[in-house]
Amino acid sequence: MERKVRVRFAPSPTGPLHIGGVRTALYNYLFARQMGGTMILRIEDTDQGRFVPGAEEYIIESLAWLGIEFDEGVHVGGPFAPYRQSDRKPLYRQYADQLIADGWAYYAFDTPESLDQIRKQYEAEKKAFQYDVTSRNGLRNSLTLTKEEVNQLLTANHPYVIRFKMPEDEDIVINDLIRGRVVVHSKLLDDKVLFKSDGMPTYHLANIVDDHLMEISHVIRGEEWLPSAPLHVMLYKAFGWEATMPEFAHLPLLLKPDGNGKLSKRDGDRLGFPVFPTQWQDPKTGEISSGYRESGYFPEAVINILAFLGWNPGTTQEMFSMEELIQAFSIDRISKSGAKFDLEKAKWFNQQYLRLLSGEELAVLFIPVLIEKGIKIETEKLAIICDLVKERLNFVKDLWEQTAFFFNTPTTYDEQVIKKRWKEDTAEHLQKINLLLEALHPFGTMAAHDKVVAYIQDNGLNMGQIMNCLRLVIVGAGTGPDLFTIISLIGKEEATKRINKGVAEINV
RNA sequence: GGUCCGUUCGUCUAGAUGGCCCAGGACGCUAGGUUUUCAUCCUAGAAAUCAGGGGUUCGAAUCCCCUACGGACUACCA
Repeated sequence: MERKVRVRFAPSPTGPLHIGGVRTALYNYLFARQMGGTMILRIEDTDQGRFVPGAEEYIIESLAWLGIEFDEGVHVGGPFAPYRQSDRKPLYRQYADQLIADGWAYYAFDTPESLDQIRKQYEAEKKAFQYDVTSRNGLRNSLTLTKEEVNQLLTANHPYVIRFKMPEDEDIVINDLIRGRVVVHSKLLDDKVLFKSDGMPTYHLANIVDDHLMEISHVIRGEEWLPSAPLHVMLYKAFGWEATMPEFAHLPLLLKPDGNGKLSKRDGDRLGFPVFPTQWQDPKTGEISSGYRESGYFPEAVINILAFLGWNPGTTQEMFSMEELIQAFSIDRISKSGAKFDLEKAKWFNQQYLRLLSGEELAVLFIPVLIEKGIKIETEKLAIICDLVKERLNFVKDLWEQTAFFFNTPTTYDEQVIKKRWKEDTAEHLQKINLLLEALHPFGTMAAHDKVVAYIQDNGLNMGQIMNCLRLVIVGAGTGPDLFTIISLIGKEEATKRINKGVAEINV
């Protein structure tokens, strides 16, 4: 059955969204856009205990920064509003009741304490306890209690949960778009809680009810959900919604760059790279976790990096704009195995995007930094400088390090260069060259170049004997872009001043 | 412990219907060239006995089986 593509990204607001979640959102988005479908943001906040203030706003803002847009959702509304599960609370109970009425679910009165007790007992015997077909007949629930006892407990407001009654003998089949056919036998599954004693549904119930009500066509989510997919399939069956059950696609996990295991929030600061799209401050502890935005990544680069972690176009093209990704994306080119994040490749991607910018565009990004440092400069000149150093940076924030000598006279000189290049007669040569530069009129890149080169030739010297030291007094270091361009940009006065200063300070 | 998923260079990966793969690309790395220097750029190179072992076949990274290893899940969390 062909139907309208409607996908959802459904995070729980328990903290900042990490890049694994961002990638899930991205794939949903690419798929929706390619199919001309609808992208929905639903907030799954059925666990009030884990709610973190600011997390929902964070999710919305960080995805907006990346250019992942929603057609419906908490922040934009839509025909299936509300899109926050806590706001949909009154809706879920009737579905749980329906399941009980149809024999697909039952009341369970066991207290968390008593279940903990049983779990510990099993553990002592090296067994694992499961609330399932084999154990439910020995527990306190509406399957073992009489109708009268159940009614009594209910009217007395005794706390209870509603559990799914997993069939005893049934092969449950999940046709995953990425993994193919996965079969799990029902007797191995437990009777999951669908409705909690606090009156809220669990993820499992709310998720299926909402996906159905919101007419979701494809569920694209992380692999960690694969084990509970059989339950979800059974729920669709129990509700009689099989005909409109969404297709499933379980994405491979994003792994820690070192060792093994799922990438976690802690890994970022431990390994020195961001795991969050934008910076996040924990409202409780005040602890700050770094973000891609604050680390200097372009949103386009982050999208490109994430798109390639678990998917590839099958061609050698690596640079993809969002539009190109929408064109090229396909679920059957998603890989099955987990991907480790590679910081070096991430930097490379950012560098590629940075090179796409012109000097003018870089200057605009650089100006705020200069203003903060109290430096004033015409935009035209700054654009030339930016263009000059463009190829030496990975990030916009590297600009200062690469250009500081344009704005500040050097105060230190690289010892290594002095040791290697500074000779007996260097000072004398530089002073003579300085005189020539001072007399130069008009002053410019080519003029300075010709003058210095002529001096070197006239005195039977070679370039290396002069250039490195001249650079040292001008820049303070042995590296950098074309020296005559630098000299021309800082101007005659500053250049000659620097030569005098350098000669004086280095010779002492 | 149980269930499920996975396994090609250090990393991301290419590899429809088995032969063009003694495995290709990218990042990183190494060397050389270019440059006054560094970066860029160019060229070259090292790097996977396709997890291991058995089959099937004239022929397997590609099909089948077993084993190992890794991971996810196993809450009144999502």
